[in-house]
Amino acid sequence: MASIFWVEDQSHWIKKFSPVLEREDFDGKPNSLTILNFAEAARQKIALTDKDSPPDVALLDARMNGNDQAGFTVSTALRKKWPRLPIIYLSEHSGTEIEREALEQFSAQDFIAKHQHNVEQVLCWRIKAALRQASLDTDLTATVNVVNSGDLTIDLNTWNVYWKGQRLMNPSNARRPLAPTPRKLLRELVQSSPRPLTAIQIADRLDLDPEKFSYASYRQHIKTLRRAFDAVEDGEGRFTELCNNGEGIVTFGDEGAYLWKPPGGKSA
Amino acid sequence: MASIFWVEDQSHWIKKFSPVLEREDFDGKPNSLTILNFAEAARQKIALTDKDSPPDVALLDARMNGNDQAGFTVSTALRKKWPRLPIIYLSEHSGTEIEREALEQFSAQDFIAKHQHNVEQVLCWRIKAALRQASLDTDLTATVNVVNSGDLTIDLNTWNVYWKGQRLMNPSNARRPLAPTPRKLLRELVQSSPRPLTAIQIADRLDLDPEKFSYASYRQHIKTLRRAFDAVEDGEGRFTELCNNGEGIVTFGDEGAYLWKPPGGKSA
DNA sequence: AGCCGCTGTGAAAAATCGGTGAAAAATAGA
DNA sequence: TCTATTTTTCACCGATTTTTCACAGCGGCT
Repeated sequence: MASIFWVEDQSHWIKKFSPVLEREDFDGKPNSLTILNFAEAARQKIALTDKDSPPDVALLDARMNGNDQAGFTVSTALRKKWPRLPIIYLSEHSGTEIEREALEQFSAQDFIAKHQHNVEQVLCWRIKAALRQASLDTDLTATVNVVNSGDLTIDLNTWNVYWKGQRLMNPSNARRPLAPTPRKLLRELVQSSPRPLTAIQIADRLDLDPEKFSYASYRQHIKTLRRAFDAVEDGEGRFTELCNNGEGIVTFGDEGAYLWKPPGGKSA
Repeated sequence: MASIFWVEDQSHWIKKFSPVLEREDFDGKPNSLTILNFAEAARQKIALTDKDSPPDVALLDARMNGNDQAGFTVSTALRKKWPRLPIIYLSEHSGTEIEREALEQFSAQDFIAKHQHNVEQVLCWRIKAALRQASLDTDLTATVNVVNSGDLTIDLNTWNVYWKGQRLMNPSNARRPLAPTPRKLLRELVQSSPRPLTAIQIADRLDLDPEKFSYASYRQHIKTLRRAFDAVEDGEGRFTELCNNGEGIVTFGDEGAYLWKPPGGKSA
């Protein structure tokens, strides 16, 4: 939900823009629009709003009720509370001293002339641009890629695979990680669950030479995977047993296909 | 010094704006203005420019020489090399599909209509706003020009690399500094930790010819780095040993990727 | 029972990977 | 231009991964 904080004293602009702003899809969710008619009302609203739930973007008119500075006082209040909030000016006075002040003095993110062709659209485009810019700032570090299925977690960054919180290791050497091919294979199985995959389909997805990747190899990798799971299940062949009962990594009828069926889901 | 990268095919606009852009005080120092007349020339210029000395801001015209996409191809090239470079469009077609594309598809920082009152001034104000925004972003990430990871410090000004306070030297000659490529490579590894990097990814990030930078070279540079660390660890092969135990610079058994894992984290 | 085809298995062969030194090629500096 | 340095290539080795092979168990079918 994009929340927009808008201060505008002239009702005809409100009539013109509010339907567009409410309807426009900024982030896939419906928007919340807060409209204030006076600078003073805006400042009160700011004071009353929780510091931890700032609006996503603010729209201000620089000149309101005959006062050139009205918008700027609101800007100052906004900046004081939420220094990183993008502020966009909507004004009838582009190319003037007001625009200069907004951009230079008051660190406006943007300044939009109300009198221009297709303003409503332009406004939406520029709000989107401001939102994107703001998210860039915060996202910098983020982006964690994970594939998840029940007790199984595949970290696509480090390629570690976890089962019930423990790391799946190479069954032929418990100090080494799971080998690349079994790992990728598991990922494909999990991702295409509940659809089974034949050897040919796997070869295709992993970009392996279809001539080389035989059904026998596939079986071998499946064995490796089951043993890796077994190793985590401390005991002996617990996971393999599970597979025989139709959960985990199970065969699927013809053409030598296998299928990932998240265990415990149904028979728990 | 604000360096401006400007692509414009019509000389009357160049005549109109260049004096203003040269004279305007963006950051207290004289500006450097690079003007290209064609998209192709611009792409060449980009390719030839050092990745570590990007321009401060780019000005593009979306439509050049009758081609609506010309500016966008330049934009793509710029973004690929310098993802955080602010790009401002200067266009005769505001409020149109071109503006939408620029702002939404091509992540333009701003879009300025050439035909408006007081354009030269508006342009300067908005460049300043873009520069301010960009500096905000960088302040956020790397306050100082130092990359840090545990006992490792990379000073991006002098390009010195320190490990446990000692400077990493060239293993083939202890009186010389670490060679450029291993140094940059280390930086990329540290920055993208805990994500492994394949040879191709490294080539891409360091802007090397992907044809030339083979996995064999990558291995060689890794060797150089490990030895550089070893040299600091006074003794013999201490760091290399660490790597074998899964810390420091470790392989990542797939597609010849390596990964920086800050040592000492667990087994300290 | 006897004969399939399908899976699971261990062991061994084959291919690949990662580390290495040495040398060739490219690049930078004087 | 010539030299010093960096970067890439090459050939080799041991370790690891992947594939192949041969066989066993388990139904279903005639």
